[in-house]
Amino acid sequence: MATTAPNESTRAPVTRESAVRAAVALADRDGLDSLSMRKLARELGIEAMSLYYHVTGKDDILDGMVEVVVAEMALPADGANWKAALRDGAESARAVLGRHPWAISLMDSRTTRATLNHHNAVIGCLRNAGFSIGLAAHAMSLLDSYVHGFALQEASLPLDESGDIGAATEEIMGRQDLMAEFPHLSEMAVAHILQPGYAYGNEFRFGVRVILDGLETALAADAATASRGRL
Amino acid sequence: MATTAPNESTRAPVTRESAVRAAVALADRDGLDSLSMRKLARELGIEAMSLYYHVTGKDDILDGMVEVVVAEMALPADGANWKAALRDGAESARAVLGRHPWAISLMDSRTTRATLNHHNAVIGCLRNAGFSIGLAAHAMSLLDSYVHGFALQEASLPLDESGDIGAATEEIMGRQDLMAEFPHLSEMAVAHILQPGYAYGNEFRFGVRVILDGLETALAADAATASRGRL
DNA sequence: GAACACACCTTACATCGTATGGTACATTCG
DNA sequence: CGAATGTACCATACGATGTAAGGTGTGTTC
Repeated sequence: MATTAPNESTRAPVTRESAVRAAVALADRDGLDSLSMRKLARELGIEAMSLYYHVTGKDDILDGMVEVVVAEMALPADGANWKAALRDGAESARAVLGRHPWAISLMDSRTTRATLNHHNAVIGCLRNAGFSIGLAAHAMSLLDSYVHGFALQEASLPLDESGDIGAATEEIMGRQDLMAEFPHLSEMAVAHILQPGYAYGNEFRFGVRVILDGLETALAADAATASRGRL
Repeated sequence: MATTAPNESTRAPVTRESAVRAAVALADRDGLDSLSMRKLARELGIEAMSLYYHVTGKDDILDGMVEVVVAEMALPADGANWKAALRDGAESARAVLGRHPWAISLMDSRTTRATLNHHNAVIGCLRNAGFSIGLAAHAMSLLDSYVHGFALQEASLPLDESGDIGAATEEIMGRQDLMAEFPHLSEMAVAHILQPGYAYGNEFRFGVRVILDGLETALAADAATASRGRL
């Protein structure tokens, strides 16, 4: 790894891109809150203010980080099977956001070329599959909201390093007062979440399937309405 | 309005609750980023450090803010019609998060009694409707992820004060380079989003309907499987 | 009238983003 | 060849932030 500051006399000049990549690595490791211009500079082997030679400010770095993350997401493949394409795209997005949890809220609050490109591709996939403009808007909103929302929930789960949710749930459920106050939650914890083999990530496949099946139904209904209108 | 600092000689003592309520109001007005202990104290007519007599720190205030917001959300009514109950609950949650956009990411990163209570009620509603534990877990994850994700997207849309998205879209679409680079997006903007009467909030109803219909299908399939197993 | 709790304050520190104004070295140009 | 220009960096400083440490004054209670 060459991410830590090498000998300063031989170091290649910092660029906007290397700064952004270092910032992503830092946020991945320590979280977005502890990403500061000073720490980032130290990581790059320079002083904080030297960063301002390469970027216009911290916002510029955050924008760059979003671009990096969105670029990691696979665009929906175009082809006959729109459901498979969107499913794979959703899985890819979720995996990427799982690797970069800090990016979730960042993504939605910044408009970058990468994001526009991604949206464009999704709309293209839907339009090719026969979705009307309005239905495509509905579909993209639904799917994106779900993916981002799931990533948000998943990111803030108290998972231990093995992705296991059990420890934290056990801790909560160890409190008898809470068990009594929230019986349904307790039942779900002991009878389902604490069972061996449970992983919250698996809920995602169910959600995507329900949504895509629902969209397929809506598409068929829309087509029927449209063809009736044509008679 | 009595939120600004009144005459200090007659002011009622600050409490944890009044501090939290003032913090919510401040975050609603100026955003979460500009909520600082000093500004909050000024709003309350005291000095920053005096807040520490009532709360243990800023985290304590953030926890309190989440409780306030979650408490504003209607719990799903129990009764025969689980779909209507969950739909109304979802609409309520979305409306609340629309009023307090800063709460979205805060909610998912903190475990409060109010949140546990809400989850418990949703599970109860599903279980009463005949959902198995596993299917209820699926359903709650799906619905919650969607609602939070939608709120997140809606919160970060560049809406003007009338809730209109047109201005920002027009600004982007005014750039010919982007129009050419993202044709599907452009088409959606000019042919759909910029049309009079379009409001992004309306996408929510569609999403909730698709999800609830999908859950109903899954419930029926689950019941069929279970009864086959009983034969 | 002494002890005490309550509600507040002052000062101070490390850390944050960044405005301002340098410095050392490389390349280009007259 | 010397001067000008541009590149990549640095030092200092300012006003914010959260909060630790240690007062101050005004009740209320024995």
